[in-house]
Amino acid sequence: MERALSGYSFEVRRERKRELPPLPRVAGEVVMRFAPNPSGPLHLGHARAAVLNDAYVRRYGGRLILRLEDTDPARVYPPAYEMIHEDLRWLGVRVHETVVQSSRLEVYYRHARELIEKGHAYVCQCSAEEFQRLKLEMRACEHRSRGAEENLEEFERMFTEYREGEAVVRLKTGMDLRDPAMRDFPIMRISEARHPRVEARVYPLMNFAVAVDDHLLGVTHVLRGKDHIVNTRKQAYVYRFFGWQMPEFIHYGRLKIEGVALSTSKIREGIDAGRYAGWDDVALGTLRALARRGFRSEAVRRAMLDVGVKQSDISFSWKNLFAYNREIVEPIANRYFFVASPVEVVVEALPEFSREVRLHPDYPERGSRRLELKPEGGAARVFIARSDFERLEEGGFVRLMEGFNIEVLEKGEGRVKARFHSLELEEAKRRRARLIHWVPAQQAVPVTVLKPEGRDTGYGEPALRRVKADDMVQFERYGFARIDEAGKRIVACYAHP
RNA sequence: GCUCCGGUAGUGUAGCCCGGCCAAUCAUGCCGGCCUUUCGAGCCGGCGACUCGGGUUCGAAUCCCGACCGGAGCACCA
Repeated sequence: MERALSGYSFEVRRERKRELPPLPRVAGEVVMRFAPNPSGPLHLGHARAAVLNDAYVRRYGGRLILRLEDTDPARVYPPAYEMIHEDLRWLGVRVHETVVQSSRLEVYYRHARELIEKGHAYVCQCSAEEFQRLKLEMRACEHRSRGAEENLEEFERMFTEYREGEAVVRLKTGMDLRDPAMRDFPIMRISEARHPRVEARVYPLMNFAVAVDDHLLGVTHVLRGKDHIVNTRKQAYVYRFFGWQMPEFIHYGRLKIEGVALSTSKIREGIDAGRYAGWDDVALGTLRALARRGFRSEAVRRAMLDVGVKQSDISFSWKNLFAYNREIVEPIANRYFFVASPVEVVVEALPEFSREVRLHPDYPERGSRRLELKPEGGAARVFIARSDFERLEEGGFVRLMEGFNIEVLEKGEGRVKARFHSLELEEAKRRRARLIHWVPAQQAVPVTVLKPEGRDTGYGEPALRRVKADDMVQFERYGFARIDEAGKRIVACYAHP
């Protein structure tokens, strides 16, 4: 009884400790949004925004809006619209509503006109360089003092006459503001790049579209990275000019992720150049690459949840993700032997050997695999991993796991001659012998393991012929991997130790 | 340079708003032990931190000031 109670309070405490800090000023329904740019599929960096927004929405019983921000036609990658949906489904993020900004251009035009009419915005024909100079000198250009009527006409000419770069709409925030970035920043521009979804040439800039949408869609809380802090201040001007109430903003710090490629534009270049096989190349930090390696979305979610919403910058801990994934995958992954960079060992004086070994040590009901050797001319051939070969010494004693003990007679370059010693594990333990995994040479299955750093090739045990694509396995003393291609040759994607 | 943030164990995180219950949480890592067979899985146990210096206070990880360190933004991208 006492034990049960203490166990219970421990669980409760654990749960509470894992919770995110509450959202500020919650009144009524919580509406949040996840707003990626459809320039490619989602990666680990997006996962944080998606998971955290989703977690808060679930916690408060609110709604999550997926907003595809495709107002820069040059950066749109058409397949991304669908890929983002797939990735979110995989992540278990519940989207209540999807909006695509390119379908809402009229909304932005209407609001831009309204600001122009009210004298809060004007069409500016300065070049970017010219304006930058004026901005730093805190001087207004000639266009700033134009009347609303004339500005409206100029605005219409942006749709017909002006070319890209010839005119923008600027918000009249003030040319004497302390922060140069705030001074009359642009809200609409012309882009002549072809948009895959709409025919248009005038597009809103992010800070305008975001503010208008967040307000119109009823967003109550915006959770995003702190690289948007300046944008929040810009967006505050839009809210002020319209007389709208601002949502609550929470900015989390940068998440440094090492070891995988994340930049969508660089990945795209890499794919085009043939350096990556595709968006799910195991060297990438895309969610589809992680899924291909056998990472479960629950592990990714948990890693993101405990990274949290702190504003200080942090580095992503792969080890933590590995540990979370291992917890999920360990019970389901059957065990097999795989030797990387194989080296042949000839074992002399071996009697016929055959043994049934469990597919998983903790679950006998899952069945077994057979390890067997038929000596030819009194000797049998097995493969061991190069890394184990290197630690072998002549006269040494090792145990082939789940098999038997051998003595090393001769160690040549890439070849070992050994002699069968005994069958019993106890003998190996008594001698503190190393236990190494191995593969019978006769029916060895060629295996390639794709890893972020490269690939390992070698042989797997015969039972591997029975695995199916998408199975999660543990190659003993090597690591967890997902079977990518099954059959006579196996391709696996490495997850983690 | 200007503007704005942040600094808790090896790593990530809780606590900081509303000072005491914090010789500081949880996870991971590391070390040790266990396991009819993973020096690389699993189980059990242990180790390990409030950046520094002042101040306020009976009392500070928590409030204030400074230093140091780190980061973000300063696009007709998002």
